[in-house]
Amino acid sequence: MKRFITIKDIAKELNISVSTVSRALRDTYDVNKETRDKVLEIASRLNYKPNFNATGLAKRSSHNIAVILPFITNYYFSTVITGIQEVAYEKGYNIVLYVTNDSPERELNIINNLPITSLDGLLVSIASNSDSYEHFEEIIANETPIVFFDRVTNHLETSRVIQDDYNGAFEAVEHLIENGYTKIAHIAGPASLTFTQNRLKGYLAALEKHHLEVREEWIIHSGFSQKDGVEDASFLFTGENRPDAIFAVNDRKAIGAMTYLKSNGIKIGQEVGIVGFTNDPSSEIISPSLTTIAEPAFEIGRKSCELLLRHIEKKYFQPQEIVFPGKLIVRESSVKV
Amino acid sequence: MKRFITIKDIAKELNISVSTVSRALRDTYDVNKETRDKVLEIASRLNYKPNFNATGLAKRSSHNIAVILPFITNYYFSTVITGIQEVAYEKGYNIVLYVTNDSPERELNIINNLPITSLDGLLVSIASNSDSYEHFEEIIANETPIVFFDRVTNHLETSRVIQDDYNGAFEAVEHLIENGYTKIAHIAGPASLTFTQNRLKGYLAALEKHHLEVREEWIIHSGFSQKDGVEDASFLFTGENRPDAIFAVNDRKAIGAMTYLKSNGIKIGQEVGIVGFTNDPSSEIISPSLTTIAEPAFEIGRKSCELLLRHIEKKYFQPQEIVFPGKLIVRESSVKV
DNA sequence: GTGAAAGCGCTAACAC
DNA sequence: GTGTTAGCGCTTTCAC
Repeated sequence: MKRFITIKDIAKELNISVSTVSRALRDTYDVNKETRDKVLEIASRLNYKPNFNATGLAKRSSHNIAVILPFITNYYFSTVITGIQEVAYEKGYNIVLYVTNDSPERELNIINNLPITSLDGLLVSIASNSDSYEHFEEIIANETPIVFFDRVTNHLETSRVIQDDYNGAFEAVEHLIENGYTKIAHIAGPASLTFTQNRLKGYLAALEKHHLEVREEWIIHSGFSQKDGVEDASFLFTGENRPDAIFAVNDRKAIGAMTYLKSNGIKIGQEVGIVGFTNDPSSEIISPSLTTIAEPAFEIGRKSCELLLRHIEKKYFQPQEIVFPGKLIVRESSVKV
Repeated sequence: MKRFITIKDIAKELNISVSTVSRALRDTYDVNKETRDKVLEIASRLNYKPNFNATGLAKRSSHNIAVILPFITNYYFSTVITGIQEVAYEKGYNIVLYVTNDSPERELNIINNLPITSLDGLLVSIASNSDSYEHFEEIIANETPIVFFDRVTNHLETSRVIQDDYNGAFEAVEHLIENGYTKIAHIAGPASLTFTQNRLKGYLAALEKHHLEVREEWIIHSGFSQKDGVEDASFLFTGENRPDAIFAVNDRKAIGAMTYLKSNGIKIGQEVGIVGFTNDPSSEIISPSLTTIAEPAFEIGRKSCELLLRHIEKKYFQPQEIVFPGKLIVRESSVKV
């Protein structure tokens, strides 16, 4: 069984008590500089590593935070995590990662089996179609703070960090209108997610502002994948009354729609305008390049983590909602040449 | 300060000793079925959550494994992590995530500050240009097993999991040759990484087999980014003696090269053949689509984690090297129409 | 089959 | 400024 150097070893070496060693190591004020220096010297010579299980037990806190999200294999989420990791690392916190695969059952299971006693807080982006929040309520009741990001819920009194989905969508659609498109469809995400709803609202508001008709059959709710984009586009472009533009809830769906249109000989930009959401690197790679709303994913990660640490460190810190603006990036897919 | 239900609470409730509760909870053989059932019932009724800091302290083990890698914002690594996470989750282990940003200094810093006493093992993919391995040796000396994946080192006696870089590269280059390209350049990664070296060797072997000349100036070592791909291509295509094909160390660089060629009016496939490595989703999105060697990233993640758990659970498990074959995926970028 | 007690490594009163 | 001691929640001998 492996054994590491403990403060007891240091104490014995120096013939002082463990509490002094403990104090010296944590740089508490009331310890003689000389003894502290000696302790520090021995500690590094012996290559002392603190045992965080013990610290956690004694202080009833670890320096761990859980990050729970649907996927990590896409640009947005992987960038958010990088942001989270960045501030966690600076502040000496560890990230414990859980991925739900966007399944509510797995999310529930993860939450119920969380090593909650060794977690100082949670950062979560909920799964689609998860309509119950009791499992989160229970966590909160145990005084473990949660900060939601991106896929948030309004049912819970917690901090949340999101991009401005409503205005981003509004701007995207208005951009299409200004470029001469009038029959604009929206291929949306699962109806249950707040951010899908907000993007839909932004879409509707832009249509309304410009007195364009809203057609039920031009609003399609499905999943977030490229394949969903293909299917949604195929649905839109097989019947009568075809749209002349598509606002997609994200870039992957937009790209799916584009591949469908391209393989059916429909000229993107010229005949049908497309705007996505995210600014996934693929949106620049595809041709024609894809107009999109850029999300500050890295900043969202950073901010979420900062907020969570604030909650962890200050018990009565008031929940906040932070909204980051998106940014329209005009490329080829939304302009008639 | 938050407080959870402990085994003491359960013991008191049932008027039995904590040790019995502990045994019942862990389903140890020598406990009466009746009492065990009662314990289990109360535990779930009181919503008991084990304190892993305490378990870890007592058993000198946590159920945490650290994953240390350069980035998570690309297809390959994010998919590997998903695979790791998959088996870790099945087996009840937590993933503690560290990202080095491919900086050797940060890698060193992370390793030196690891909560090593509460880590059962490490899964690592090393940073480019990290030429010292002492920090890993120290970990291993402390009997904490490490499994390397993708970016591995041969200097250490540990298990490792990689794709077949040599044969993948060989196949890629041979495919170009079979399609009529004869002046094949290689835009490589940092020379210090083993897998870069292996792909280079595969490239050279294929040239040799087909009696094609090796030109020093057609082999460029730089970074892994799309931008590096652009620069490398611009270098290759500004002098005299331009190649008629490029084998790129990964898809991102291949894509960078393609954007350079496209914006310079050079016809990909027809005039210059390109093959990448990874099978990043972007390789299908770009047009012309990119021929590449697919890597089983998810499987590599799964296998690495399985191996690590084996090492954790069986102290004398012999280090293994697992090599996964790649698979040539022929698309448009490497065929003359 | 069950209980008492010691101990994992550290922190935090409380003394002095 | 430093030492003594109890205790964090759990596991594990060792008795019985």
